Amino acid sequence: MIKPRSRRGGGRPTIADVARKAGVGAITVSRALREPGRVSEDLRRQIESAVNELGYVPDPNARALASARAEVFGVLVPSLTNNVFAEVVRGIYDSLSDGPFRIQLGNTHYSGLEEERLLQVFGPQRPAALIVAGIDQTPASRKLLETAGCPVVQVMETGPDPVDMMVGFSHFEGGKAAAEHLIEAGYRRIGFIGARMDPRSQRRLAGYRAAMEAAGLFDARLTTTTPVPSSVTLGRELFRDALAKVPSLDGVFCNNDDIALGVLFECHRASIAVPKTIGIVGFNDLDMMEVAFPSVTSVRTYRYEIGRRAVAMALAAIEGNRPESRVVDLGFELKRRESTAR
Amino acid sequence: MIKPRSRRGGGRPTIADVARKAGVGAITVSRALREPGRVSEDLRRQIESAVNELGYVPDPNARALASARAEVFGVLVPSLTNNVFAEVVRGIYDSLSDGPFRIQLGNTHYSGLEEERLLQVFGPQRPAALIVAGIDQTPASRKLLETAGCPVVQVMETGPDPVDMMVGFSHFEGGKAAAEHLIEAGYRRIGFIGARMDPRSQRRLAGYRAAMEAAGLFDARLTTTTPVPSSVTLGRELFRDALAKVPSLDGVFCNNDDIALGVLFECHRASIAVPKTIGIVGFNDLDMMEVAFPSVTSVRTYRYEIGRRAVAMALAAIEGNRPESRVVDLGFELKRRESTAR
DNA sequence: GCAATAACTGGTAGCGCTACCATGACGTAG
DNA sequence: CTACGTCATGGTAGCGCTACCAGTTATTGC
Repeated sequence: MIKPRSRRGGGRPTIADVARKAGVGAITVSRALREPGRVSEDLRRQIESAVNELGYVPDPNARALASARAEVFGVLVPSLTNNVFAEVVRGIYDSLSDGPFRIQLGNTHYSGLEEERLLQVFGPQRPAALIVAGIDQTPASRKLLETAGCPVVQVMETGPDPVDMMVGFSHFEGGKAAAEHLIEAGYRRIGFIGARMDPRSQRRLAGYRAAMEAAGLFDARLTTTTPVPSSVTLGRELFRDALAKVPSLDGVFCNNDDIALGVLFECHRASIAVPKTIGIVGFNDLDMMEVAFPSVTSVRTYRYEIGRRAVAMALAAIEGNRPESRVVDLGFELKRRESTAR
Repeated sequence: MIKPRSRRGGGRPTIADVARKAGVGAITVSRALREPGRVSEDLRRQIESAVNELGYVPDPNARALASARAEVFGVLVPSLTNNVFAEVVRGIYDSLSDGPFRIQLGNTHYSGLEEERLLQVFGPQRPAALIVAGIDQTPASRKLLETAGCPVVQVMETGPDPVDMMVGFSHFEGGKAAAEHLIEAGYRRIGFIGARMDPRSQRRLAGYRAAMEAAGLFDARLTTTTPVPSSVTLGRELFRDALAKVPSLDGVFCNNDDIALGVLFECHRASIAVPKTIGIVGFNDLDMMEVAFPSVTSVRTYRYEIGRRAVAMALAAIEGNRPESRVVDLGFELKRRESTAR
């Protein structure tokens, strides 16, 4: 009698089937797949052809269970639709697509508690590495990261105290550079407009404030913010509010490009001359800022590259060679364009 | 002697630990967690407190292995940064976040081969459901989907021949409605501008063509497309090309809103009056289209809702009650705005 | 009051894979 | 020619969990 197909497994070939077909032990098949160098040329070829013939694909669940290590990268981002994080995620996917690693993506919705919950869920999966956005984890989350037993990369920001590794840039410096540029260009009543105001936005605001204070131009009424999620529509609303509050406004540093675009459109609609009457600076430098009319000055950030670098660092750490410097600052670049060319 | 901590497991509590602490059998703990109704009130409480005390979280890998069924939704989309798919994915995540299901996201990069590869990788994981974008799978992919042994939902489009279930809308009708609107508004030399030209774009183009032919206005030179990925910048370039080719152009239906935005900005830059000289229609109706100046007519699509509905249908199918109609058309809505208000 | 049924609970045997150790066949050095 | 390493291979014993079946105790019907 032939093996009566276990009631459970849906009939997929297992490592035992491959081993039988190739006339070797199961463990040798396992090795041939994971460490080809440790199996003789001969057997390797035999095994390879058996694998192809049967269409064998290893079961990642069984693998993870047996080796107490899943080939999974856990990735936590605060938003899936925010273009900025989407690009980071894309960088991560692109860097991981040709290796054995899968990606477990979690959406924290900008909530520390949700981040904690997700970390708790990721833990038992024994991920090979964790990539998390930001540096403002709750103490509980931080502990979970520290005891995760795998490389951890915090992305999008830099800070003095990495859990393990970091790739990003200084939002404070970015905000400062934006404000300084407006000041240099001759603007004086420069507003800050920001939505969502997550920790990264707060630091951009702090950078703006530092620059404004240094120039003796700071005025609390120039700042217009809201915790509401950012959008182009909201950019328009906030700009209207700001203008109502301070009619003498002659420049705005927008917390991100969506806001900046809303401001730009409102200027068109209200026939406010840009850059003559109002100067506009955005943040992140989305593709469209260069194409806009007038083109919009923005702080270019390297989101995709951050994703790629995070993976590279994690991969290196898995291999046992952690980079000598645990914090990588990819910087930013202020792109000067028409919207501030006075 | 105390249990000498297995060399492998990293010291996390297992179901056996919980069972011991609660003074019950392991299988009862398993049941209490999965089907609380089948365990007596008493034991359930005991088990619950043991779980909390130990901080026990079940190992999803072991679960998947033992039950031959992972609590994973496989999701395949062609792009991670395209706002449209990002919204679908967000709908999926939001609908799944409070259940036990994880999400395995795959990026096909608009490639049928890559889709096949990813499906092959997903298979051995035995996902609880699969959600894939589009209806143009390769024969091999289709077979993989049919034999996946789990509910399958094709999203973003509707068609006559679902693998299992479908949620989306007709891109052909969307394109047709857009073109008809321009014709009605009095435009005559209406161009089609499209990038990437994936199957969905092709169908929008076909809809445009049908409307134009019906009105006796079709002219092949009015169509400007490229396989290059879409962007606002590209919208500008293509519009310039289109105008060079057909100087009498008086309207454009853009394959998506990014392109439309590029066109709008170029009109500003070249001082072409919108909607007077040129009418513009976009596709998808991103948030910013309403805020733009002039606001841009666009075909509103319900991406987020598609994601949610796909999950709802898959979940229902898992429970055993497939919806009576396997294809759900969520439709679209043409949002008439200033850019075509002649 | 007794069999029949339902409602709980637990033991056993894997799921498919890999860590660990054992084995045997070769060199290679002394 | 023995002792000892090195290399290639395989056997065994789990990883943590759940399907399946077998008990055990209430509960019900007649």
